[in-house]
Order: sequence, then C-alpha cells, then structure tokens
Amino acid sequence: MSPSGRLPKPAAGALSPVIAKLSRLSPLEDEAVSLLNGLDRLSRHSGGGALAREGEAPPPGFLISGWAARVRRLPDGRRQILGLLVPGDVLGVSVRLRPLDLCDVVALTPAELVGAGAMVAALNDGGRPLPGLAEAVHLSLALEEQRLLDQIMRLGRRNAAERICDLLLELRDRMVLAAQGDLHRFPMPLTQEAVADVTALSIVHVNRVLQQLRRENLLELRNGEAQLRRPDLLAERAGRPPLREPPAAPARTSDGLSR
Amino acid sequence: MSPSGRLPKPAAGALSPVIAKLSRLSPLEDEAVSLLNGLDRLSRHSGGGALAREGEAPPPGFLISGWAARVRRLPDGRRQILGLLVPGDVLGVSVRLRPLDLCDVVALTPAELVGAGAMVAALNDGGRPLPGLAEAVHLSLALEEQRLLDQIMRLGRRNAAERICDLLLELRDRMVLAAQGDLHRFPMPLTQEAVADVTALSIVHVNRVLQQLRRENLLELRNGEAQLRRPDLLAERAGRPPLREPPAAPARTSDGLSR
DNA sequence: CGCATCCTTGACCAGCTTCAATCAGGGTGG
DNA sequence: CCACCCTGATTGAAGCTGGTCAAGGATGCG
Repeated sequence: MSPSGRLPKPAAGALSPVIAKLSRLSPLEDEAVSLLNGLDRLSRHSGGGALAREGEAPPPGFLISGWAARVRRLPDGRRQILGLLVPGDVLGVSVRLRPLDLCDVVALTPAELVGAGAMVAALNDGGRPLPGLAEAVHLSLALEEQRLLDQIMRLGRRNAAERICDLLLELRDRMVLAAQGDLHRFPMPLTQEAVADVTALSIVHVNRVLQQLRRENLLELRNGEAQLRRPDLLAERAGRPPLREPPAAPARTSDGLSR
Repeated sequence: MSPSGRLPKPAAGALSPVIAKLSRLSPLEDEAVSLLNGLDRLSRHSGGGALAREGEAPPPGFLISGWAARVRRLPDGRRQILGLLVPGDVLGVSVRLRPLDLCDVVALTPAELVGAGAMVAALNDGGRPLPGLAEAVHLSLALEEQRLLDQIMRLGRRNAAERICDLLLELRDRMVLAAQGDLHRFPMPLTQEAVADVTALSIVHVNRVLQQLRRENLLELRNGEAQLRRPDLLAERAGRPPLREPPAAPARTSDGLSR
C-alpha cells in the first residue's frame, strides 16, 4: 500500500505526459526538457496507497503514470474527492505553502511518481534561467486552481447528469493536454465509486446516470477507456455554455485560461 | 450600480479590518501599518454593483466595508457563489494570475474598496523589505485557497443543515480574524438568497433550516447580525470534527492553517 | 401610501439515496 | 482445471431530502 520501491531511473519516455503538458502550456527550453527527462527518484504506489499524507508537505513530484486523488473525509466517514491527479500533473510544487498540498493524496490506480526537487532547485537557484519552464509550471498551478472553481460549480448548481458529463469533459481535456488521448477517446480508469466521490453522488446513482448516457449513445466506458460519441451533445448535457467559434474568440475549455 | 465615486482618502481607522486581519496572520512592521493606513483610491459600490468583471484582472485592493461575492453562472441562469469577501479581505493581489481573480465579483451590500497598488509596489520594489507584511499577505492568499477546499467539502458531502452551520462558523471565524465580532456574535448582512447561492440550496430551504436552528435555540439572526448561542453544538451540527483541546494541538478552525 | 425587497409558510413531488440482491470478471489456492 | 472469493457493476423497490410553486406577511423607503 505504500511506495513499493525506489528506482534510480524511470524508463525512457516515461516523462512524456509531463513534457507534453508543460510544453503545451509554454514552449520549453531544450535544457528544460533534458532536465525533466533526467529526473529520478521514481516511486511506485499501489492502488489505494497514499502519495502524501494530510498535514505533511509532500515532496515535489510529477505523476507519470496512474491516477490519484486529493481526498478529505467527514468525521462520520463520508469521503469527498477534492480533485483528481492524472499523468503529467504536479504535486507539492508551489510558491507558497498551499493548503491543497496538505490534503491526503491517495493512488486510485497503481501510480508512479518522479521527484521534482531537481527541477524546483533549477528554477530557484539562479543558474541559467528557464522562463519557459517556469511559466509552464505556473500555468499548471493556475489550471489546478481553475479546476477547484470548476469543482465548486459542478457540486453547486449542477444535477447528477450534468456533473458526470462535465467531469468527463474535464478529464478528456486534461488527458488531451497530457497527450494521453484525443477528443473522442481517453483512458478512464476510475471506478464508479471514485466518480461518486468526485461528484458527491451515490455509487448507485452514478451507475444509473452512466447507463442512461450509454443508452443515449453519448458515451462508451469499457476496459478503463472512455469514448465520447458526441462531445458537443455531452457539453450541452453538462450545462456548459455553448462554445464560441475559434475565429471569434479562443474557445473556453476547462483547461483554458481564457476566461 | 458601479463605483459611485472616488475619494482621495478613506476615513481614519477605515483600514482597521485589514490591519487586524493581517497583523493576526503575521506581526506587521510599523512601516507596514502606516503604509496600509496611507492607502488611498477609495471606491464605493452599491449593493449589486460589480467590483470586478469576469476576464479582467481586477486592480489590487482591500475590501474595507461591506460584503461581496465571487460569482459564476450557468448558461440557464443558475447562480453559484464561489466564495464570499468580507471586510479585511484582499482582491486581485496575487503572485501568479489567479483564475479566482478572473470571476465576476459583485457587492452584496454597499461596499468600499481601497487600492492596494501602493502596497504591492512596496512589497516588490526592493525598498525596505517588509517580511511581516509579505508573510501576512501570503497567508491571506493561502486562507483563500483553504476556503475553496472547505467550500467543496460543504457542497459535496454535507446536507443542508450542515452546510449552513458550517458556513456560519466559517463566517464567524473570518469576522473574528478581522476584529469584526466575537465567538458568539458578528455582523451577517447576507440575505437568504445569498446564503442559498453559497450553499447551493433553494431560498425556501435555507429559510426552513434557519427556522429550525432558531427553534433549537442554536442561532439568532436579526438586523444583519448573527448570534451563535452554542457554537460547540453548531459545530457538531455542521459535521465538523470535534476540536482537539488547545494544550494538545492547535485547534483546527476554518481559518487555521494547521492541517 | 404604495411599491419593492426580503422573509415565511404550506402543499406537492422529483431527484437522489439507501437497502438489498444479483451478476460479471479476474485472481488464487487446492 | 476448477471452486472460491473479492471487487466492481447492475438493477429494483422504497423512502427521504430538498426543490418548486404559490401565496401571503413584514419591513423599509420614496
């Protein structure tokens, strides 16, 4: 349930979700890319294992495989997932100490983390400045805050179907950003229980809504992969504003900062 | 509905919520206090007026009187309050550009804002360093993020009564921090509609829950003032963890960073 | 005095939860 | 190889929480 080993080096190319995401947020210097590829201190975690514990600042790192969640519990055991972490996401890297970094983080699937201490050091210790990397990391943190706001909207004024459709679209956009899928298809290893804990619904109701979406042929969900048949209809079903055309203004996606 | 005037100077002592809050977060240098007291560019806003518009970075400022809210809407008009702003709170001051600063902010009561541009300049332009002030501002931003997480828990796994009790306790703590009330009594100018938009309940149901809490003699709410009869019972009613004793560990309040 | 805003209350009902079984797939030990 | 078990998905029935609709009441202000 805990890190089941530390290896000096991740496999070649293992950093690709991180590099894909960051380089899309801001063009990365060549040096930044090799810095990222050179990160070590890999740790593996089994599903259910803790990546970080409440109250302890987690060591800076990138999630390079598997999914995880920031979790909080009520005294009686009710569980709420505050936010999900997917490959390419950053953990414990922040300017100020962030309350978000002080939650329990648990692996929802087997997961691998690489240490980002070397990157933080390179950004701070005034060696060669890496403004592209610094900007990308900043934007990544901003996206994370954006997602907290999206989560509040999701839980606040959306009904069950809207919550689930909205979540799927957010996950699609995040997976695309990390080069893990395309507009119609992406890895989705969450159990219905995890979806329930994100959307604050009961497992049973999540199941019913998914069945309904399948019946409407909007969605397929099998073998840990999601297929969105009609993303446009799904967006409508999610109660999202109809997206403006590219020529007029940059479309607003849940990954976009254009608000 | 818009700023109804700009006066060169706020009244003497008008900055006291700001100074009370910041100095409780971190001891302020004398210079920092006079810097704050010297802030000008006061703007007044009537209830319902916009303090900042979606998509525009708001000018940095402190709310020195009145309450406001960060608001987001769904296409069909449903409204969700992402977070409340009370006197002493900061707006538009951040290291990186924060998505939170890109929401609509509306005044819920008549409100006054002073510009914080001079403070930001003093913190950045390497004149005399003011580490106490810088730390206090940082902590203030961290508290804001903490409150987003609290809001997710509130909307996620709490029922109507728990949401309202939890909100009242949060507001109590925030008002105490800004020297605007004590453990049992504080200004609470929110309409039931605003409470509904924070807690994602209907107005009617907010009313019923408040009636019930009054009947149980846990709460009084009159003339824009809240009285908490039994804060301990209210906390229990809010589904909060029983708070540990002061000697053992610092108690966890919604204003505390001790997580 | 009349209007506007906010609060209050009742009746009804829908969305979601809870409880309880059942089913399907995958891994494991005999 | 197969019985067994565990986790996750599925489905039905019943009931509660909270929403919606509708109609006043209270308060304050021009």
